[in-house]
Formats: sequence, C-alpha cells, structure tokens
Amino acid sequence: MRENSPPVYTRADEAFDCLQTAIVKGELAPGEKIGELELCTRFNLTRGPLREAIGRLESRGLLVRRPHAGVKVVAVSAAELMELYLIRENMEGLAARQAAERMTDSEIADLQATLDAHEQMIDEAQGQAYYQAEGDYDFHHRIATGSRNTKLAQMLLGDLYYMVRMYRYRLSTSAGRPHRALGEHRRIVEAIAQRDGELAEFLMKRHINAARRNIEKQIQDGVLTI
Amino acid sequence: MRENSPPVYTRADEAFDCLQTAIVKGELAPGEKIGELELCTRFNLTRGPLREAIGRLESRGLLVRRPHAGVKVVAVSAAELMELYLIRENMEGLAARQAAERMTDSEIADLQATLDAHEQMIDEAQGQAYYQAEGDYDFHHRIATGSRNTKLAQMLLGDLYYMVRMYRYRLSTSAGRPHRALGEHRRIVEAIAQRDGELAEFLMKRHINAARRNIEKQIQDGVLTI
DNA sequence: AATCACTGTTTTGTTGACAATAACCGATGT
DNA sequence: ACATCGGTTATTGTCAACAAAACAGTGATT
Repeated sequence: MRENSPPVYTRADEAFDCLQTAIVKGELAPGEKIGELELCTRFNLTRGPLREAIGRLESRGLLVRRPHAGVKVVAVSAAELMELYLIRENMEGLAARQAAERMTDSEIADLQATLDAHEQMIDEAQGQAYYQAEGDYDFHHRIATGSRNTKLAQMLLGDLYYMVRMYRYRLSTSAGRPHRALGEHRRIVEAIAQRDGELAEFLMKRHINAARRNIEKQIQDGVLTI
Repeated sequence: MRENSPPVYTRADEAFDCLQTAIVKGELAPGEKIGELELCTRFNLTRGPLREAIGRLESRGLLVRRPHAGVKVVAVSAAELMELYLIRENMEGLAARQAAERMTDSEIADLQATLDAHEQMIDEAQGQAYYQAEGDYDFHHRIATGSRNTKLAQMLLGDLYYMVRMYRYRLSTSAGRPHRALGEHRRIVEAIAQRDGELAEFLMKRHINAARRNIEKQIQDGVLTI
C-alpha cells in the first residue's frame, strides 16, 4: 500500500472539478436549479459519479439539496458574504501567524517574488480585475499552505475560498484597491520574513477587514448587487 | 417548491449518519481500512448510497480515499489535534462574540439552565467522562448556532467537532477539569448575557486554550496516547 | 372564481450487474 | 534466502435499468 498517490483521476473527481469550476466561474448561477441528467450530457458523465460529486459539493456548502426535489447552487446573501469575511479574518490571521513560524526561507523568497509579479500584473492589466483577483488568490493560497496546518489549509482552500471566489468572478470585488492591497500584502510578507507571527496575524486580519469593509461599502452604494 | 424540509431521510443520509457515528464512537478505528461491501452488510445498505456518504465524509476530512485502493478512517496525530484546537480557539472566539450580539434572551436563559444541568451531571456522575463531554459539547453547540453565522456554525458543527469528539470518545479528554471548565462556561455565558461580545470572545479563547494545554500536558505525561 | 383531488410526466433515489484496477501470492531466478 | 515477475483474486469504479417521489396540468366541486 504505497502512500503517495500518483495522479489517478476517477470519474467522480472529474465530475467534482467540472461542477466546482462551473459554479465558481458562474456558469451555474447561484440559486439555479440543476438537473442531474442535464449535467450528465453537459460534462459527459453518468449519474453515479455525478451524484458522488454532488454529495461532496453539498457537504462543502456549495450546493444545497432537497430530497427528491433537486439540487441548486447555493445563494449567499450580502450579509452571509460579510460573515464569510469575518471567518476569513480570524482563520487567515491564524494562518499568517503559523506561516511566520513555519514557512521555509525559500518559500518566503518565492512569495516575495510572486508579489513582484503581481505588481507587474496590476500595472500592465489595469482594471483587469480577473488577473488581480488571481494574484490575490495566489497570495492567500501560499500563506494558507505555508501555515503547515493541514486542517486550516483544508478549510480555507477547500471551503471558504471557493465561496469567496464564486462572487469574485462575478463581481470582481477585489477591484478598486489593487495597489493598496498589494502594499498590505508586502507588509504581511515582511512580518513573516522577520518571523514576527504576532504582527503577521495582526496585519492579515486588518487586511481582510479592509477588504470586507470595501465590499460592504460598495454594496451599500449600490455598486455591487448580490 | 416549499422551503422547509420535512424530515425526509434518504439511504445516503442514513449511510452518512451511520458512518459518522461509527467513526466518532471509535467503532471504526483511525487508520483502519474499511471495505465497501463489508460496510454494506453491516449497515444494510447498497453500495450506491454508501459511496455517496463516503464522498461526503471524505470531503469533510473524516475519511481519506486512495483511488482503487480503498478508504480508511483519518488518523490525526497529536500535533494535528493541537492544531485543531488552535483553529477552534479562533473560530469559537468569533462565535462567542457574535452570539453575545445575536442570541435571544430566551436562548441565553436556556443556556444558563443547561449549565445548571451540567453541574448536576458532574456532581452525580463523578468521573463519568462521557456525560461530561456531552454536556461540554452541548454548550459549545449552542454558542455556535447562537452566533447566527451559518457558515461558521456549519464549519464548527460539521467539521471540527466531529474530529474532536472522535478523540474525546476514545480518550475522554475533557475529564480532569470538569469543575474548572464549568466555571469558565459560566463566565462566558455571563459575558454573553451582558452583551459583551469582546469579553465573551476573550473568555472563550482562553477556555479553549486551557483545554488544549490540558490535553497537551496529558500527552506529554504519557497519560494520553494518540 | 378558487380550491382541491387526481393523473401523467419528469426527475430523483436505488439497485444489481459489469469492467477496470490494485493488492495478494506463488513461482522463478539470482 | 531474498527479490522480482506474473497470474489470480478480491475490491473498487462505472454503468444502465428499475422504483419511488415530487411537480404540473386538468377537471370537478364548493
């Protein structure tokens, strides 16, 4: 029984990926009711693996199912989106603290390099919110895994980010303050490089809090509609 | 399409519950490899629903699957258990803060009443760690739901608690400091009753931190083996 | 006119059979 | 004696047919 899993993909995994990306990219709109065999034809799958994938996604909160009635994509209200950010604030704060204690020097160097790349991306693709969001996602992804906290990374990367990204794709929420966000990223990485976990946690919490308030404001101003 | 779901149970739900409780109660030991049709005969199910349930549990991190090789119950190391408590510390702190802002007066009264019941349980069933653990679980459960933060409650109740309980059943970890824990519970509820979210968060974090250190110490002393 | 009941249709839930893959075990060679 | 290779077996992954439940449309009744 060897332990490292060679990249073996089963139909269920395929179904899972297809559905997840379709949801995140907005091809399946929130609240939309999805029929099983409609999806089967769309993704060239049979119902068995598809149902397995639906089960996983339901358990992750991206789908909601009502027995015998069907499955629909979860619809997150504005208030719930704000609460998602509250959760992120705390969990990513913890992740940043642990990352400061545990990331290797080379990982930190890599992280700093990606920030430079993000800066280029922002300068070149002005207003291309999509790429900015990807850069932002990359940053937070690296810190989550850098925490070396398996469950924490799993919860952040497996659950929360997909829900947040779902709305990012649609609303390009992170637009509007790219340079400021990048500066905040830089300061967080500085704290991590100095192995100052406490400061990294503080800065990360403040960073996500600022992002949340930014979205909140846009919603109140009617710029964003959820 | 009516919204409130009358308690409709499907075979997959049944399979999910059976498996989850079996794992939590330790009937399926961590690391144990489980065969599908073995489980089918054991729980009187067919493989379809069972596989669906396995998918859900895998997505929640209670099972790990290797394609074509089988499914086994997740084995959490001592270090990972400690990290679980770190996550709880932050998330339940947030839950306590939001609960202080959002629980109704009657919910708070109920919570206080349950604490009285817990006190009785501790006095009567001295050393009956099982019931003490159940009381503790009840307390944390109420606060998680009282936060009115859907995703937060889902993550706490759906993911974290089951992993922690898995080890509680086996190790009766919360034993040893029941009275002290009850006192901490009381102070948290007091803060909630006074609508002091900041204090409730602080006390909850300290409470879970204390529990974590208690277990850590027991592990180091060799009293607990994981 | 509105509501209720009934029936037909569609969709989901379930089952058992079939195919593919990895673990197991014995044989063979060094 | 040990390691490697190949066949066998058992288990997992996949599929397609069957059963059951909910939705929708029609008609009758109040």
